[in-house]
Amino acid sequence: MTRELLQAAVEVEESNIKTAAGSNLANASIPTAAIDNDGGHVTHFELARTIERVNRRFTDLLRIEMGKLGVGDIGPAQVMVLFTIGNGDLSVRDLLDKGHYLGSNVSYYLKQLVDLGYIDRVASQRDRRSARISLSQKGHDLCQALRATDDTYHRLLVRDEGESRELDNAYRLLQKLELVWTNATRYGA
Amino acid sequence: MTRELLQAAVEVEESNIKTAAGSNLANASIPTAAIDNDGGHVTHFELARTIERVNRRFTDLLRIEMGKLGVGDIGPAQVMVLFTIGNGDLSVRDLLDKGHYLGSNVSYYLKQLVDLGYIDRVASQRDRRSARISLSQKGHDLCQALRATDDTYHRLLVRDEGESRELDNAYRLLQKLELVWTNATRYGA
DNA sequence: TAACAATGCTTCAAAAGTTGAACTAACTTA
DNA sequence: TAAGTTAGTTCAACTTTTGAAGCATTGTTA
Repeated sequence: MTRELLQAAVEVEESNIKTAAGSNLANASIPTAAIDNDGGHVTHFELARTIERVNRRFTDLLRIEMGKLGVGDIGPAQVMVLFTIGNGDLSVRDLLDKGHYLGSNVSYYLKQLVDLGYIDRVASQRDRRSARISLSQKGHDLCQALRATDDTYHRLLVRDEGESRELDNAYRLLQKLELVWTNATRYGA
Repeated sequence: MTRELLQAAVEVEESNIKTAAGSNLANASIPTAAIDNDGGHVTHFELARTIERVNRRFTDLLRIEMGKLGVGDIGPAQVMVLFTIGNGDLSVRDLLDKGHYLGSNVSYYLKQLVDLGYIDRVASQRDRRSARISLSQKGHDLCQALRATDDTYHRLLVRDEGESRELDNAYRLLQKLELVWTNATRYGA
């Protein structure tokens, strides 16, 4: 039931985006945020704004799903760290690079996550300064549970090969964007 | 000169993404974060992680640009509010919808932005509870200055019609994503 | 038209997330 | 072995976000 509702909303919105004129007659369920770019060319800031909004929404969603799973000891940001670790067995540095985090930031999260038993931290053999970080069983379980809920939305977004390709394209573009912005901050604008 | 550097970096990375194998031999300037998805299918969480990273990078960049312009009285988040207002003349509610903000959050920012003279707030005639919000000259100037710096990056990302189309597609997909996630939070997962 | 509900927005206090500077410990090199 | 480098941590300050409660104005209804 919920599924159908969501599905319907997506359909509606798609046509709305395509026609672009967006006469949102008496349809309160459609966020005005989405109907904005009228076929013209997307500017950099529009893109950034959209990314910010989408990110906010995802965080909200994550918070809700976590609530349902009864996870109250950590926040969405920490969960994102867990996902960044994934199945890997990383050093802190690797983790920093993988998530573009700040050192002290990750240190802070790591401490909590280790204390709460979501990740295992083992000092490296060859270099005792360095730590090997990986998900504990508890961490894996949480990620697994969240991934499961998330598949639902995935199927709403990607319904055929075409949409899958679109998604891949968007993903690649975001990576390019990340790169451009990373280099810009690094080598000065 | 800086321009060339950035450009080169993008070229390098593009081939890297395409070959996907990503043998990052002795090229320290390439963030490992970007070389991740090996041609397989993008999961929802990968996408979310990327969006989070990209958002972080943009915020960093914005902070730097603001520093250069000598803007020290407000932060990136406030600037995003300015951009959300844009050329509009909105009520607070409109602004909330446009940026998916929380009421108290916007109120908080608005207060600062009004105090510092970046925006004008006028009580509506017909409904004195409601406020009309718009950028002041100072606000417009700041946005203009930031947009100018930003055009540089835009040109790095979008170099021909094809890339422009890619960008539009990605933008549309992000909007779809926003909608799916918004509805998910709204109507329960 | 007086009472009450709804709306539009603000305030406040607390929590969450982020940053930068200073620090410790372990390793490397001259 | 002294000086320098690297890996990671700690701490204190800051920004951003959240939720509950509040105020003024407008709409509604008895």
